[in-house]
Amino acid sequence: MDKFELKLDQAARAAWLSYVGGRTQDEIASQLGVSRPGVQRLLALARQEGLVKVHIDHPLANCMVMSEAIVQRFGLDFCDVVPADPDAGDGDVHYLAVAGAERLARYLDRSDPLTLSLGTGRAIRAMVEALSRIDRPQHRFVSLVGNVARDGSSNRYDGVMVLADKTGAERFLLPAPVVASSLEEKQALQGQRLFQAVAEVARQAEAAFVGVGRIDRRATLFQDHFISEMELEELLGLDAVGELLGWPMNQAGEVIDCSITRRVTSLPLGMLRGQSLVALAAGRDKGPAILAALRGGWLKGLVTDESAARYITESENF
Amino acid sequence: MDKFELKLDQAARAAWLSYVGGRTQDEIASQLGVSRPGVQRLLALARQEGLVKVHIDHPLANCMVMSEAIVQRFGLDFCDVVPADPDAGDGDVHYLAVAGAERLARYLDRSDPLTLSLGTGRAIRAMVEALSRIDRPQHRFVSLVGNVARDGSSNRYDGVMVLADKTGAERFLLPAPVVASSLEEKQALQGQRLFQAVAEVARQAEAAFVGVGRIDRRATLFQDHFISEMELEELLGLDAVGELLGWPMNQAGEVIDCSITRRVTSLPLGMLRGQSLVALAAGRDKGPAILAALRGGWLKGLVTDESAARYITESENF
DNA sequence: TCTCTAGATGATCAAATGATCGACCCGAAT
DNA sequence: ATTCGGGTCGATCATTTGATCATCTAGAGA
Repeated sequence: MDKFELKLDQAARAAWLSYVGGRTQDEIASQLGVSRPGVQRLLALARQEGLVKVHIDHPLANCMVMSEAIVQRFGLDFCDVVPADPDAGDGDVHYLAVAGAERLARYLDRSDPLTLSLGTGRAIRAMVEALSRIDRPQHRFVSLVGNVARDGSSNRYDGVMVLADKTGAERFLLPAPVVASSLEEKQALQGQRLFQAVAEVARQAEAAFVGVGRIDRRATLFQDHFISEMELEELLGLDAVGELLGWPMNQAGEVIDCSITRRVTSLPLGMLRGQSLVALAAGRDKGPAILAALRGGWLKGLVTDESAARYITESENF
Repeated sequence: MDKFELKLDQAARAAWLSYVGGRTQDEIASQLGVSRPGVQRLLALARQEGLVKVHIDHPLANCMVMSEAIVQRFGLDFCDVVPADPDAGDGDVHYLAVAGAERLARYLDRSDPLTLSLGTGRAIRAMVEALSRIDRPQHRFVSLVGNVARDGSSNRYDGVMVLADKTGAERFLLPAPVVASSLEEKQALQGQRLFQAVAEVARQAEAAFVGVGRIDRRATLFQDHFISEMELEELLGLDAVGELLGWPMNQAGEVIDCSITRRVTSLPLGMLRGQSLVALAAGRDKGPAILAALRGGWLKGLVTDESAARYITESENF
């Protein structure tokens, strides 16, 4: 197959002239003495044979690679990976917040009425704070998670209030703790007209922005007293690795059925199947939790950072 | 200028999606949430800032770089650089011959009558031999250099005969030695009607394919007995480094005026100014001679190899 | 507060590119 | 010698890309 070698030689020449030299295919055609479609074919060959290596010389290049891989593997609509900020401290979610805010703004820009639902968490809160003020009185925002802790205090991280303030939109808060103290309390809460009304609005939401929670001693769920230490131990015993809206999941992303699950008041994940569920979560520590959410197939979009993305791509053997 | 950093980030993203991901600008636009012209600008920025590195993974890549540099530096119409063949021996001109033959074929393909002139040398001979047979009776080929040695033998490397045979074209040979033994002999030769007729045909040629000769003990001019040892010494004393059609040149490419020059019967180089003078020469040893021809501005095209091209690009500080 | 300027933005069009399709050529088998 | 199949080549068209220009916005200065 000496013929093939010659073709490759010429393909390399064409590729060089095109990609490095920046010539048009017409110029290359006359320089190489072939027709324009011929150059076309040579370039296709060069790419196909891997003669052309493109490298993007920017920290984001890695992020894009992982983003692409994650989108493909888990069938997402998008995955934004923000670079790891070397200056940032441990809990810094600024980059993540900005990236999330951009996604959020894409929805808000629309002029026709829109219903969006929000979860809780530092990331969600930071996202809405990173958003610039924009007048959108036609929109509606609704919380997917109760914003009252077991001790009666309000959830510090609820984003709906801030977002509605910034946009002048309507707000719907879920008047409940994330986890009821008993099955009866949960049923009583869910029986309230107000609760049902809010749930109905959430059902109509087009997209949902949620955080992803870890299940360990540093879990927000535990630190904010939504669950007790004993309950945490129970979850850990059942191999819970993360939670979405308070619903604990195992490694495979299946919601764990246990005493706590039965008392969670958040809207069921299945309800969001038809919506665009977008998760915001960053940091290698959150990796297992994010991966679980992905494996469960719950997510349509993900905004994360380089270290979490690396954990994910390294765990799933791509 | 934090604004600029953000732009660059996005430019990197766009570049990645475009060059690595192979998306269209429309897809990138919707993914990044900017307009299509916006993506355009981002990509332009990415290229301008050198974020995009393209590497052609083929031995020819180097050649193309040098080719480009030589074309630019010496204002050529083209410069083909063939890769150094690791298998090839010292005097192997096969690649060179094939590359030259391709250039030659580009001329021959034409259906309207064409007059081409040829110099001598191994490379020229190999070129016409590498050419595939093609019927072109309408063309005319003429030699620019006498094909008779001082001892009366015919020049082994004359290409016109072979070429005319292969194409069925008319042939015009210069009935003279390259270097006449005296000024009188030269004038006598040039006075011949036959000589003048051939010269006139050469004058009408559209392009000329010539070799480049070294001036040293291994010079073809000397080894084929066109000049004597004493004459060689004289040329070396005058800093001759190469020759075109028997005309010796110094490093700057100026034709050296000396006793030998005055007896050279080849057609004067100046006559070829309006034509496309294409030189074929390869090998690092020929570097100085080729460089001289280039510096003299005699050439419109060059077919050479990697080692000679390297010598040239390294000598001229690009 | 108004106006001016510089830069960004999006509509529009020309150029370049990729892809399809029919024509053609060469080699092989009958 | 002829015909068939595989592969290549170039004309043509739809898509994509690059560039220009008018418009708009933000910010500075009067």
